[in-house]
Amino acid sequence: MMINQQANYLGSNMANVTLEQWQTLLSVVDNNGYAGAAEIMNKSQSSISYAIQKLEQTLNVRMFSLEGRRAVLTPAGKAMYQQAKSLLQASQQMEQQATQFSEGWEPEIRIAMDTLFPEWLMLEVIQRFTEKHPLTRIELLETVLSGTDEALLRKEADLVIGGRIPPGFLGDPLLKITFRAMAAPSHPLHQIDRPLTYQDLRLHRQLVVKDSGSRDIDAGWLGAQHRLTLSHIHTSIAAACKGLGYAWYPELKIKNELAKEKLTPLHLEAGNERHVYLNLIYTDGDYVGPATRLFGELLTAAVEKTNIT
Amino acid sequence: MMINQQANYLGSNMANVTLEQWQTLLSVVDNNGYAGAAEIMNKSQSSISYAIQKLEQTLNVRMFSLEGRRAVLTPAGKAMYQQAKSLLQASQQMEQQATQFSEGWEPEIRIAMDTLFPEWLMLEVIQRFTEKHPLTRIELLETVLSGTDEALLRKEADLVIGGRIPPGFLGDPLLKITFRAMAAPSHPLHQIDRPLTYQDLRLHRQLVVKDSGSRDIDAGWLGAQHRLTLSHIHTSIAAACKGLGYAWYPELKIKNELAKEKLTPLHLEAGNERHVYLNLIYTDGDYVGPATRLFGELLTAAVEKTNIT
DNA sequence: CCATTAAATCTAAAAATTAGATGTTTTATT
DNA sequence: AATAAAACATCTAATTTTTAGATTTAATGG
Repeated sequence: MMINQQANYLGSNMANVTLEQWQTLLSVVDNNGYAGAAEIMNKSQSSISYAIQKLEQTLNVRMFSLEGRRAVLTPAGKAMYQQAKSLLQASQQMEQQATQFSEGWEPEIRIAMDTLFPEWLMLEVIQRFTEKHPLTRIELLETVLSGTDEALLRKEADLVIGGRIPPGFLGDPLLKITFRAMAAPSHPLHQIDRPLTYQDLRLHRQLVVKDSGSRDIDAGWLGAQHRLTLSHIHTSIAAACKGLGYAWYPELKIKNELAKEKLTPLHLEAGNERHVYLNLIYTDGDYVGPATRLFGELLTAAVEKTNIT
Repeated sequence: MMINQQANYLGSNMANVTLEQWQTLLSVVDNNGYAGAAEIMNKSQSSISYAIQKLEQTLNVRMFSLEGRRAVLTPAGKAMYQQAKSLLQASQQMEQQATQFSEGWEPEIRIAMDTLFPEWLMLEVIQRFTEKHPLTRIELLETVLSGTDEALLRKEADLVIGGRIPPGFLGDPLLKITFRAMAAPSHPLHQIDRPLTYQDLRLHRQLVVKDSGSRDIDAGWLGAQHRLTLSHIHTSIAAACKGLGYAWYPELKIKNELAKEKLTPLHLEAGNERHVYLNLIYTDGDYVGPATRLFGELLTAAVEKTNIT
């Protein structure tokens, strides 16, 4: 015969007091006595009495003491009352969430976001979403162009923000990303007192982010004499702020640096701006879960609000 | 007939799923299936089956789906599993606390502390205490001499740290508070290149804390020409650091300022130090609750450790 | 194809909870 | 002081819920 070796955290560890007993404790307190609790809970007074007695016996703690003919909380009872309240709240929240599940709400939504998309905006949306739905988990995947396609094809995300819409998927235009050539104010290119030409740019070091969405922009700009290739846009921005070179940046991604004038746009003779369009793509076109849909709507709303201002 | 107007947060608000049902969900997951759960929970397999079915019906959410002949969590089930875990943990913690209550543990301890006692030390002790007993509430009352007596006599605190032991109470010596005359390094008194006399002190502004324990110290020091009376020792310390005057401070209360050399002790010809003894007094001498006693012991230990270093 | 494992279903039995009647103590009324 | 009313406790029988055990269904492995 084998002794059970399985994971086991039960035994004395098990819950002995039921939620209903805690609920009864609360009701008695909040409705001034057993009778009130009985009425509210649609039970007989004796049921209440029984429940409280059992609670007290199980825990070996007096919750109420009779002062005159009223039952009042003991100090221990007061402490338990407080906690029971939050325990019941938690239980209720769980059941609410379950209700949402039963209505098709997803337990988790997975979002793939091209790195071109401004993360501060994404974080804002996530915050707004979690305010309403704190229990719905969110997974955020930052992708580069190729990865964005993969996320779609392999269904690694429910919602994808990307530049390309692979065949067979439907996407809505979400955001026009405007690229501008930027450099630190101290950069030599900013000292030239006339509109710059591509020739001017060629004479200076360009910062390029490896394998990112900016790649297709670079395509036309192979001429820069020096290049510094960096792995992540944040590194690149830091480098540009230090004056290490100029780079084409999505305007919205460097909102902060623009505001603090750590980076300022270069004035070109022509072609000041280049654009990429990001789309919002639902992976599962035929049926989109309500959480995913809500997130998509919040995202769209947030983007529109930003475009106006 | 009267319609019930009483506070009522029940109805659809009530808990429908019992803790035991959540526990069953957990057990099934952690013991690879219904059979394992049944064994661990000392129930029949059909009981487990029944419990899960009822859970799923009540919430209208499938927790398990049969993959082959094994029950595996659905995504929603996974989410509920996580939450059930913490719900049960909370319930367990409550019951543990109840056990403590049943063993005489106090739901709350109230501590009155003379402001002379170094609060950083008190906070350290509170931290240590709450690590072990996070659910025991602590009320900390900062008192001045007269208030300390009141706290004792009116039983407003279970544990009192004060300089005086009122008749009828028993106290243990806890800590010798050493007062030193202090001033900012820039203060004129620090520029005098010889041991100072009381005459020297008299020529400068003394900072005095109103109605605090320092009062009996001041008794002998009425000679200071100028005085700045402040309501709280923190204000006084801030004032002293700015060079507004000198003051007698309990060494331990200004540990930080000494370390950062914002305040340095003045060298007196004689009477460099003055002392006050603080005592640890249990309000209810005959029966001290275990939480109060533990706190007292932690306090004593912490003080002793400090005295050594 | 058969033995085995895992879960679902059915039924009777056991356990827990409930209501209703009654008892006890305290407070309010006259 | 007597009486009524309010609030909780206790008792008992009825009801409801939960459980075990047997049986069934479905899937896996040899």
